[in-house]
Amino acid sequence: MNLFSDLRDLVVSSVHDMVAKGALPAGLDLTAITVEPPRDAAHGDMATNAAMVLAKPAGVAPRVIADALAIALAKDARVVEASVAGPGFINIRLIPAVWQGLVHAVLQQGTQYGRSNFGAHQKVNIEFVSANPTGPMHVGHVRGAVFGDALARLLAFAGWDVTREYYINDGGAQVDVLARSAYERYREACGLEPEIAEGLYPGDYLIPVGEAIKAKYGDTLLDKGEQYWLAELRDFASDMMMTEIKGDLAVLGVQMDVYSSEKAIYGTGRIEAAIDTLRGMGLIYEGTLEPPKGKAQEDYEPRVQTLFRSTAHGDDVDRPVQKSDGGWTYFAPDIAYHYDKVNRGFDQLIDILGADHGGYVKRMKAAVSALSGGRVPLDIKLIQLVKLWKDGEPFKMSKRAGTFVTLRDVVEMVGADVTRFVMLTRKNDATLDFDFDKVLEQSKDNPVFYVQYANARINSVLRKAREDGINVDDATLAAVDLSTLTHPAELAMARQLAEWPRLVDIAARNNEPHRVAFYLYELASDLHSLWNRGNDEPALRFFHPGDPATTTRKIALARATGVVIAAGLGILGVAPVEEMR
RNA sequence: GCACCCAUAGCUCAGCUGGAUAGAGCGUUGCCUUCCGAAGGCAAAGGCCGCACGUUCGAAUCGUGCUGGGUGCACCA
Repeated sequence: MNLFSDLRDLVVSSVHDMVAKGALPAGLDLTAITVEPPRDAAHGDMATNAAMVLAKPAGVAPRVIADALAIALAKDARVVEASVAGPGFINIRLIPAVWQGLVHAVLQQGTQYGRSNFGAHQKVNIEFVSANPTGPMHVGHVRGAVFGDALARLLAFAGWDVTREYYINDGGAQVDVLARSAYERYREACGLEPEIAEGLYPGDYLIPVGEAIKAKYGDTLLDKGEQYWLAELRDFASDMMMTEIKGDLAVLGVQMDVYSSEKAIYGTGRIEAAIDTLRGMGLIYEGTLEPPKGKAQEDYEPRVQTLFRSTAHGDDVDRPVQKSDGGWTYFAPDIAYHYDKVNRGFDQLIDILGADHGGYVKRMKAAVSALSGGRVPLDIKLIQLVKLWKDGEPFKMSKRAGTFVTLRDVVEMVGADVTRFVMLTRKNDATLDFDFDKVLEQSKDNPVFYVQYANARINSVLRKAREDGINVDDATLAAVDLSTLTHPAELAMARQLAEWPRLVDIAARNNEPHRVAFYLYELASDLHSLWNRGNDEPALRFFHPGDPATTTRKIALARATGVVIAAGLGILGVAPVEEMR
């Protein structure tokens, strides 16, 4: 049930009646008609722009349409008053029973309230994280991981059929570097001095890998050249790193559905097949690229390469799929991988990448557009940087020195729930400040705390009621008579709860989970406000000692608010706290 | 040189596929605890929505052109 679509249906059917009576011409486009709460609550509960939208195509003055429409709308049992205002808005005031009914609906549906079929079971694949298997996840990966997971939860809640996927970049030269780095740690484990040359990974996390290699191979690799062990240690080390990464994701509360390997694409003919498919479309050719502009490229030499004509699908220049040594570029297996995703029958693909991959967007979209015949849209969400702060100063980390902040460091310091919530308080394309001190602060400055505190207050009042012997089970509350719940402040709370399903759809449509975080903040603010009004007006308190009937009625509203907070936190992947400590 | 992203209150940011007088937190100023958790609430002050044209009944939102900031630009992944 969605109040807004119900009322929109009412407006649309009223318009149809006017058409039937000849007051409006037939064949009008009604899609632009909206029914929304007005920005200023003093205007009423709902407002529609129908008269203004229809005025021009109908050739009738907006006020004339609005006056007639308002009269028609006022006949509905749910409508107290429909009045025309401003340039032609129709403001609608609803009977309290509508809002009381909404509280009932929330309590009956629980955290399923707000779930919708907006996505119509379309199959969407969300590829995210996809960190190279060359080390543990660091803080730079966290935001993308949290965003991808929250987006997946959001789209699932809004009716999409979601698959979460991790693309393991285990096919490139960086895994050779990993293997060589691990080999030095292996020598170290055997009692030799490791020689960690420039360009190798210096991090301590490879020490256990070296020990594991020793445990498996003994000293048999010590006097062997690289050609004997490189391929084997590539697999060995990257497998260990993936185990590590999966553990990191688990700590964050992220569960992938599918892991795909780049390495596994090589040697299967799938790259060749994908490229041949493009070739069949006339999109592969041998050619020479212009030298790149901008910063000086002294080492540029014009050379003939195998190119993908991505410009035919919106890119700025054509892109090489083969290196000068004949090997595939990184792009080639990625084309094959995306072709595979298309062939697996997804209706929509979403890739979540770091903002530094911005230059990659157009070519990948071009490839998917070509390979799917334009059928499957690829949406690429770029995640901006996170700036770390500690003790009032930027918190630097150096990947080269191996001193980076790992995902586990962050979770250890502030917890997974706080990490997730804070990472979701900005839209993906804006940079985010993450202040280790502020995110743990217990004040309204900190949205995590503020929302959790609202939930704790709700639980507190439920607890008190139970101590008083009052039954406040959800089933009981859902059946409570709310017809005397009529105070404007309480109805305003219910109004905010009514926003939830609409917000879910808007957030899902725009792929913007941060809207959920902001909504929860507003909802918490309303709850705190109502709570404090109880100080001056005892009638507005939730708990009324010695008056079970009033208490259950008030607590029904509080519990409904708690239910929506829990549902919203669920989408963010954050556990609601019962009590503040 | 080209592409992408960003520009809203002193600061950090919301702003609903274009709607009425542009919102919140911090900071500033003034209030509210014999009362369900004051870790909170109420109120005031604070705005050429970067600039200029355009589309529209209506623009912070859409288009074009500027200005300022960030990122990326064959043979890495």
